[in-house]
Amino acid sequence: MKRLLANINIKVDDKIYLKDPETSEIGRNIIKNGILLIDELGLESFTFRKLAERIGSTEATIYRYFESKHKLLIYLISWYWSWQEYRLMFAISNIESAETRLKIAIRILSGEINQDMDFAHIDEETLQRIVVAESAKAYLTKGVDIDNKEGFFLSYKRFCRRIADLIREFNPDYPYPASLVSTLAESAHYQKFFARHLPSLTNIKENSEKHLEDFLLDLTFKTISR
Amino acid sequence: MKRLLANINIKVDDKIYLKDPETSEIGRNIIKNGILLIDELGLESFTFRKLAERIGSTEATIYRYFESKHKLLIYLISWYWSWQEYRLMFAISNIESAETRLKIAIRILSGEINQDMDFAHIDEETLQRIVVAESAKAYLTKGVDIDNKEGFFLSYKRFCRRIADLIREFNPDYPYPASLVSTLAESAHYQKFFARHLPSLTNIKENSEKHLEDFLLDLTFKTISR
DNA sequence: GCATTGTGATAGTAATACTATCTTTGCACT
DNA sequence: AGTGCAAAGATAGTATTACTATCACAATGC
Repeated sequence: MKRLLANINIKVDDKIYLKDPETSEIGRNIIKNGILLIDELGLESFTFRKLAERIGSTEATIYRYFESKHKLLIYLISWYWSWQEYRLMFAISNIESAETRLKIAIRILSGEINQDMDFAHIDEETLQRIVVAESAKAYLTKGVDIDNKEGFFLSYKRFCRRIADLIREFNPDYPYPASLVSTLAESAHYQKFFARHLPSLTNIKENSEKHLEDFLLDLTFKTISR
Repeated sequence: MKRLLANINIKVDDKIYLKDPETSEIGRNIIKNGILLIDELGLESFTFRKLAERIGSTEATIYRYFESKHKLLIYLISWYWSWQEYRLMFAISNIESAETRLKIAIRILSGEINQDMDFAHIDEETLQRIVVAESAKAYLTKGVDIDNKEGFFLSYKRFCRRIADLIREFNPDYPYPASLVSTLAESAHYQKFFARHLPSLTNIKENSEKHLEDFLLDLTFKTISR
């Protein structure tokens, strides 16, 4: 599968960057080390200056790829959801049963990562930690409406719509498919975060993904079954 | 009821502030206008300098009450959840049926605010908007563990535990009460935010709280009923 | 061989998140 | 009425941030 993916790369909307980081060594380095450094420092303490230092380049160069650190974050999240959508479509192709397809979707959504689908310069596991801890900051801003109009959240919306479609397929009468999906997606993040940092808010134990998946499966199927 | 509350005030843990803002006119002014200004500008653009200007005081004075804007945010969120807990305890007192009590809890959790329980200098509706839009930023930081150890999130945890208790009462066999509650609480915020800014991610329509409540009620009772 | 493009180096700016210090004001107690 | 003390005001200063601007250099493509 790695071989198959060698010819594929995730396309991110070109409004998000000034210069496509996939097209140069230094661009890929920005992405790769950007992920690692945001994970290490947290978004607040992360700066382009520090990143430049780390990759042996300069602030100015990074600004030629991304207008701001907000845009870099948008890029990473966008990449993540496009990747998740790709994994989803792959995993459910040729599966007949609507129930099975939905179950697979929930497994992906609950954060299971297998190594088969990785891309050279991106550490998907670290990226997922960033999405869990930082993605709320990408949309909980005064600029949401502008960013949304620019299409910055399309990949997340597309991923959610795909799963909402699976729910509708399973039970066309359930009245809240979109709300249920966004609840599942956000909950998956929060439960992971809580398990690690505020354990009294969850029953999920860290490093046992099975529990999170069970919780979400139980919630979903009890809610949508007829 | 207003009369009753005239003698009550919400106590916030004194580790959160340097000087209790409830004890002075200027302190209450910091809280009142802090809420309004954060709502107007968003946390990112909000500064103590701007707040000082607005209340006709100085930065230095505000720093004598709160160590940082992070702490002010923690204070506001903490106040909010203590207030919600108070409302909850009030609303379910003397109600026999576990089901009814849980239903009331979900109404409160879904964000319904009635005017009877307001406090002089705090605009609860605006505060709720802040909690919806900014509270994730209070814990999605590299400092969570320290803040948690200091007890900054106790009021949120206490509120969640109360509702988890109601769930356990209704169905002692449901294995994920804490996770369900935090999912409900976070979902209530996100669904509200999405309804306003990213409507394709939800089926809830803005300004119709009934829908959000229905969604959460449906989710909860289908999930926990035996 | 020349233009273009990408990158590096360096400097500068307004604003932020504080910290420090010194002065003034108001009230409480004698 | 005078003194003491705490709260608040006024002002200044610092390191850092999130950029923007400019100029020079080196590789590449035609």
